[in-house]
Amino acid sequence: MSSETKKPGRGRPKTLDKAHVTDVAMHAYWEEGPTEVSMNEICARAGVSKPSVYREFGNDDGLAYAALESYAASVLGKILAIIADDDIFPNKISKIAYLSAEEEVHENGCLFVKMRAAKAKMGPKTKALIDQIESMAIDAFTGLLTQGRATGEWNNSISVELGARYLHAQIGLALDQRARGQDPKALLDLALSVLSPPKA
Amino acid sequence: MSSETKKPGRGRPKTLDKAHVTDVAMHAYWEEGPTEVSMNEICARAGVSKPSVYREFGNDDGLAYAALESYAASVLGKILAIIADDDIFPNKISKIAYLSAEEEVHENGCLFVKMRAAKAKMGPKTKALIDQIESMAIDAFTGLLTQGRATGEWNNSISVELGARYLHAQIGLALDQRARGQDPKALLDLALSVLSPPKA
DNA sequence: ACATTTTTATACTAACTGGTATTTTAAAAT
DNA sequence: ATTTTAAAATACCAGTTAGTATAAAAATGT
Repeated sequence: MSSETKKPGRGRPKTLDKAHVTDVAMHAYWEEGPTEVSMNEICARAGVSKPSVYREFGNDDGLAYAALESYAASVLGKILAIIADDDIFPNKISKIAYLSAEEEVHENGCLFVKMRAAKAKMGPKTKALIDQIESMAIDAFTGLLTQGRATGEWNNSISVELGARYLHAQIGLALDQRARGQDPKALLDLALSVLSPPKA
Repeated sequence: MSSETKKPGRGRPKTLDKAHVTDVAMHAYWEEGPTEVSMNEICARAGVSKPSVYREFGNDDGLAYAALESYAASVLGKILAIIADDDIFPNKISKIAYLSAEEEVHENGCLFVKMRAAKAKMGPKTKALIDQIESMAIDAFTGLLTQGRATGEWNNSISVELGARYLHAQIGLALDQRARGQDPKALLDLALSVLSPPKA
């Protein structure tokens, strides 16, 4: 909606590519851990000066916020797309499980899960965004299960609210395990089996 | 086995209480996170000088190692005691779940889980101890499930190896949730329900 | 040409980190 | 009493962190 482009005014033209810096930061935090990479390091890797980064992002909190925001847009977008997809309920669950447990994009885990784990060290803006993404994810899973219940595809004794929290927790666990170099597939399948309706 | 007491020789008598320092470090790491408390801070809180701590523990790795070792001895001991207990299989599972999900001793989570999450920032000795405790835990759960299978109390299609890893992962998840201020009880119950034998 | 505006690059700060060299102190052995 | 041993306290070190003051550069407006 809002454009980043500001009609090029008087001063020296800007060479700093904000999206590029955000991307460098996002990948650094994602692959190496959000507390493992300093501002100095990000600036060096992005090939930009430190004052430029501070002008654009304010402080480390602002940069972490931008990185997480950018991450969430793409990853949460994929989950929402699966939910909105026209497919049967169990396939949607499988697709979400596959996305987190097997897709190579999550080979090193999930930036959100890592930032949540390091929440104590994050700044206030980033903390708030973590909470916001958390509830958006829960909402997404709640929507999925509400769908399933409405269509009768998900009929068991588990409440939608508990199911959504469970799904969220198990996917987070799988992503955490991937970050530790484990293969979470079998464990996640087992965990999600409790959401399956009885064989009836 | 080995005694820490060394016949008091010639020099100035030692006033530093190694067990006390270890305890201060353990609780600091446990409650605030192993990367949140510096050596300076530990020394100040324990009321001892920095060189004394470095003489006793070598470096930060040594102190973290001692803290985790002390923690594991007490907590893993409890789990092993439950397993060795004379009780029926499902009760043992319940007791272990209760220990991690409800006992107030784990109100702030589990030092092992937190150190494992911060493994990248730990020194080599502590890293090795984390791995060692991890496999000891898996072994303990494997033993429990092997028991259950042998007595026929745990008869389902899940392999002992997968079940042990699952139990370990779910308990770790519950402890992680507690560290984040959540109540994991309902989620853990749901997760562990897949280990229950069919109603038959 | 020259002033103005904005961004860039360099160099710096203050606080904190893990770790240590040095001096002081307290005991035992002679 | 004096020497010896070991521990303790103080003060220090080099490196890193987030963040910034200052100056140089590159554009536009007049």
